[in-house]
Amino acid sequence: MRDKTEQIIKAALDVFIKKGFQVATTQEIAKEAEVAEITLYRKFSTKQNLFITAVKTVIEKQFNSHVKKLAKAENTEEFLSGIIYNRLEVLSKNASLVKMLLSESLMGNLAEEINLSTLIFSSLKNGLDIHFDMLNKNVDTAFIARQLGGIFLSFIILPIEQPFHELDESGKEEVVKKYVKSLVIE
Amino acid sequence: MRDKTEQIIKAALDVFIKKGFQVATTQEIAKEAEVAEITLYRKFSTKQNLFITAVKTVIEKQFNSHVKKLAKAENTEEFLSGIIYNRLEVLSKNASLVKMLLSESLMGNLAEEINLSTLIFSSLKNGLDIHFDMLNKNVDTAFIARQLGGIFLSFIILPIEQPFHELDESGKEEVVKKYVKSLVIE
Amino acid sequence: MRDKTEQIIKAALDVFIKKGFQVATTQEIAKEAEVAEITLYRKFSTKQNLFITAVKTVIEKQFNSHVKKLAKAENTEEFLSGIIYNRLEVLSKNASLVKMLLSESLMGNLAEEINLSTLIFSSLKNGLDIHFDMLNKNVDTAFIARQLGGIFLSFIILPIEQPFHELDESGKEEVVKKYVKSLVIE
Amino acid sequence: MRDKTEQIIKAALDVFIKKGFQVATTQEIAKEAEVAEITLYRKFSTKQNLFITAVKTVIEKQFNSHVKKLAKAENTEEFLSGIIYNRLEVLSKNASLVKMLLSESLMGNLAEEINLSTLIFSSLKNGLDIHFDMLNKNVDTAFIARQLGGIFLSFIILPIEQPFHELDESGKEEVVKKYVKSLVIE
DNA sequence: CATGAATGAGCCTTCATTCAT
DNA sequence: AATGAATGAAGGCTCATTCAT
Repeated sequence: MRDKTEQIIKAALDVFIKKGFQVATTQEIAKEAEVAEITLYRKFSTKQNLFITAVKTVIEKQFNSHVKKLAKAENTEEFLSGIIYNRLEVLSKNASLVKMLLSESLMGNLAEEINLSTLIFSSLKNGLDIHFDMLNKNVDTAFIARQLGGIFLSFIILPIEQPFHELDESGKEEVVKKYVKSLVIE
Repeated sequence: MRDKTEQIIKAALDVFIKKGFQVATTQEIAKEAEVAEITLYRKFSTKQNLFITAVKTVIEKQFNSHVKKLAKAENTEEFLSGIIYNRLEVLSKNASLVKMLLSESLMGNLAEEINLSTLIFSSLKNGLDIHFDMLNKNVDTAFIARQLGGIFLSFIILPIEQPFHELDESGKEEVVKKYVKSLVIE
Repeated sequence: MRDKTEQIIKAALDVFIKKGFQVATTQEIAKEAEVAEITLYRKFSTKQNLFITAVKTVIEKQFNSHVKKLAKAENTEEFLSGIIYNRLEVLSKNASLVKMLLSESLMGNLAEEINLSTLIFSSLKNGLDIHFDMLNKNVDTAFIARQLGGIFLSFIILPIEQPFHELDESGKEEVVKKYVKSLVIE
Repeated sequence: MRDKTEQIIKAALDVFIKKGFQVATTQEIAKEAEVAEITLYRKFSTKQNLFITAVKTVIEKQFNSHVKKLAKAENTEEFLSGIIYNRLEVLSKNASLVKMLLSESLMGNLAEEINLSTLIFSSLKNGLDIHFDMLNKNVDTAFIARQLGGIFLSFIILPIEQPFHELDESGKEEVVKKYVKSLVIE
């Protein structure tokens, strides 16, 4: 049955997010999944692999970036608004997971394929390159990508009154507008 | 002897920075400090406490913020340049430690007193409040503090070609200028 | 199908010979036999039993002793040459299996029916008794059986330049002659 | 205290001899040594290493070969009697250990330094070479070493009525004499 | 003040075996 | 007859922490 596999992945995410990779134990995951510990191993062979599989599942489902699609907008401001809005929404909704991944990534425990900070930065840079190439504009995209990255990180890491995705629509728009204005594009 | 205590703190920092709190072992620290394991406990009673003590030592020595002093500058731009320059310099120089602390902080393993992200954010907000109060200007300091925080985080977390503190003077100034310009102060 | 059963026995022998009883796993055997693990159990009910069955199959096929037939030779020297030649040939050809069985036997893990050292010793003693009874000679057959056993064991266990069965005919005969000469029959 | 270390080694030998390396568990050893399991690991770092250390201890104490000393005897028969007598005595006294080592060795689980069969064979060959060199006799020492090896192995492996070391002095001498006579030295 | 020696608890992983299909 | 999926039990190994000296 697909069922148990999904139970395990779900439980694994729960526990990994709550405790991080090192501190989480396969025992706890198994218990939370209501499965014998060995079943984890029959299915995922190692804790490491279970972690990667579980995380990739979410990343692919949630973070599948629309940056490239947005990049085709002719209007730069619209494009940037789109990115900021969309990314803040996704990151904000998955805050716990993101924090955990960032945490592991900062200690160098993550393979490239699930290293969020790299993923985010390069997909941003990529989208920006596409956009400004299209417009034949010569812009320091690395710098803007860094600015955008900084904005996102500040929302994840710094103390915050209300998560972005819980703001009402006008609140969100106001925030986004403010940040778009701050991006330095000469 | 003051000596042993310092050896231990030094070794502890080394190991904690390299591995993070959870993964670091008192065994390794003791070995690196060339001290019996129990000596750690006689002096610091617990791993947790050794960690906090060691980290505080560095934070106090290195991060002792000049924000408040800078805040008294009459010229806002000068003030902000000062902050950015100074913080990027310090963070960049202590990148490994900062990454580790951020990592632990993201998993909620850090007491308030050494929680870097909180520390940074509030000291920034604080300085900004003082400055703009002095100028009798009504400004959304939380937003600016968040912007500044984002800038700093982007330098710590995102992939970077050359650490800030290794740039030459004109390089640093250029970066700082660009970021000051990006701060949205209506 | 007879087929699967044979596949399993073959694979089991392979794995048991390579790893010994304890270290071999039913998982590996099943994999090598290209069969589901449970099929082993349906057919042989336990690992132990699979082992015994597989080993017996080979022993019966390969080791079926001609000692008794040889024992009827009138000429003692010819008889002994026959035994030595034949046993060295068989043991040498099945060296891996023999080593494994001996290994298990030494730890007392083997039932009588597949305990090689006992099997060999008693069939030797038996043949010798028959032979010397026939000749009405009173000889210490236990001692000779032990001597013969020692010869065989030395070929299996001690480091050797070339296995007996790979020698050319004259080489083999020379070896056999030497050993026959060494047997103490007063 | 040297005490616990010795307790552990003793218990380890007990258990390893009774069960063999693979089947023996560190848990059982620890229990038998009345020591926490981790203490084994603090002292010997790994099961493997505990095994080697324990075995070496006995081998060095018990098997320390006098072959070389005996080799200097001018009389070949005396020399061979000496070897046979001495080795049968030692092997017989340590039968359990020897069986276990042989068992492991047959499955290729033993490092050179504790591989009994190799050890015995080469020390025999060595002694024989020294002896016959001294006498300026050209003899096939490899063959004799193999014969001797066979004798010893037959005593260890084949079923036996009374262990050599439990025979009375005249019984022992008779056995030894018979075997010496069987050695083929042209 | 400093330490060598010891541990209870727990982790990741594996194995022979069984059940429902 | 054959199997995919699951497990209780156990194994090697490690960790933060504590006595007795």
